[in-house]
Amino acid sequence: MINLDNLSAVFEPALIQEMHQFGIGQHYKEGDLIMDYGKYIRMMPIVLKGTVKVYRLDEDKNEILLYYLSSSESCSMAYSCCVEAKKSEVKAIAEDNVELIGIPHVKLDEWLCKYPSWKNYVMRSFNERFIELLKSIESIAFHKLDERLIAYLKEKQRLSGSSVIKASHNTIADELATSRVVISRLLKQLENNNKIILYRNEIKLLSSFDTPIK
Amino acid sequence: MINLDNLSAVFEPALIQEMHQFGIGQHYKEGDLIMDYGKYIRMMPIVLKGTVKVYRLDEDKNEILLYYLSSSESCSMAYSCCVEAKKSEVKAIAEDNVELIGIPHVKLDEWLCKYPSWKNYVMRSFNERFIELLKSIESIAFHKLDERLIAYLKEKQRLSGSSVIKASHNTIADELATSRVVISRLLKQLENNNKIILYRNEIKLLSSFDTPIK
DNA sequence: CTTACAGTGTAACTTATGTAACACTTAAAG
DNA sequence: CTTTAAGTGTTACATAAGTTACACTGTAAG
Repeated sequence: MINLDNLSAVFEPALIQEMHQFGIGQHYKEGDLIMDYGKYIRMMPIVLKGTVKVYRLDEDKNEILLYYLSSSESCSMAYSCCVEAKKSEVKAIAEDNVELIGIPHVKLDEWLCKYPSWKNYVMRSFNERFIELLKSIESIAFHKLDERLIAYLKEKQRLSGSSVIKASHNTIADELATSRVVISRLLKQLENNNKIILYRNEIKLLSSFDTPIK
Repeated sequence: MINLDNLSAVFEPALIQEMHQFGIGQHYKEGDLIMDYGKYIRMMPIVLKGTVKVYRLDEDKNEILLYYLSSSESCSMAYSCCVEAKKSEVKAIAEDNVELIGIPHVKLDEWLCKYPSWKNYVMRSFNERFIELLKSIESIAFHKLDERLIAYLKEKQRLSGSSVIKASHNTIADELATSRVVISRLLKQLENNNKIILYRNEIKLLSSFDTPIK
């Protein structure tokens, strides 16, 4: 049975009950493709455990990381797609082991009127996703790559709870939509400034990493 | 009385009736500030006439154009802000003379359950705004300024229905979050390639503007 | 052990964009 | 008419980022 303890603070008991009844539990391993560009979305996912990366792809196969979803968060783009029976505009990949519950689209509407906590959750999700996208735009439009890289590493640190980031330069380059050489260059700069130490497939953030002195 | 003819194809008569009763009509002139960053949002606006520009501002007062709203469209960010009683993350300015109807936030919820057409409209709006933001991200992250400028001019052309764009280089630079010199440079290139003709405060798009040959 | 490959370091170069400076023109305001 | 400000054209230069190329090092597979 699915463990919905994370959600019991958010939703009323009767709704949790219904979620147990109608929700579909799903498990993904690190790197698994949860949702792909162009696929129809039939249920709205709520993350119970782990972290999900959400990407945008353009016509030329360029891709860029939009945001992360972690526990009790949900991709509200899925919601509106679902209700409208639209294809997905994004791709989602499991960052680590991920557990999520899928809410069938028939229930989405029903609950909206039936459970105030559901309506509030959905609206809060919409708002949070909008803000994440705006932050993305801000970051790409106004911040240089070095700042974006630092923000990226900090976000990884926050989500994993560890100061050792496991990622190749190539992966980072893809997620920030740039090239490997550029990332290597910037990381080396950070290492020379004693902000980080580089290993193969690993980046260790030093205590001086947090100090904003550039 | 407010003219809701534009909306009668979208909403059922009973809802139009309620809109007349509870909606608040508003008029703005070109350049008027409709919504500012940090202000509380108390009603959800639906554009009836004219075009609204929606901007994002960051901490350092940099701003960038996110998208346009035209007839019968709505900023769904306002919706979720409204329901959640959050402050606005964006700024909205009238591109020309704008007529809009504001729906008080108490009605938003009520109608969601009462009128299917309202729920569908709201969901469609959410989806459209998400897609606009994704297009923005795509544009900024993957396209060079010259392409973005061309897309910008085409959008202006589409919205105004005229091949003569009224805008100073400065304004364009602000909306694309770059500097005037750069825009002047790129526009001059386009003129040299016989794509456009430049006048003071006006840009005339020639027929060859549409041909994709760069 | 040997081979193949992914990951990394680094140099040299190109290009897009940002920035500062200045001249000139047109429109608006006095 | 004179003055001022806004809009534009253009040059010269600085810098961030993209690109190509190649060497080197671990790691995994055979």
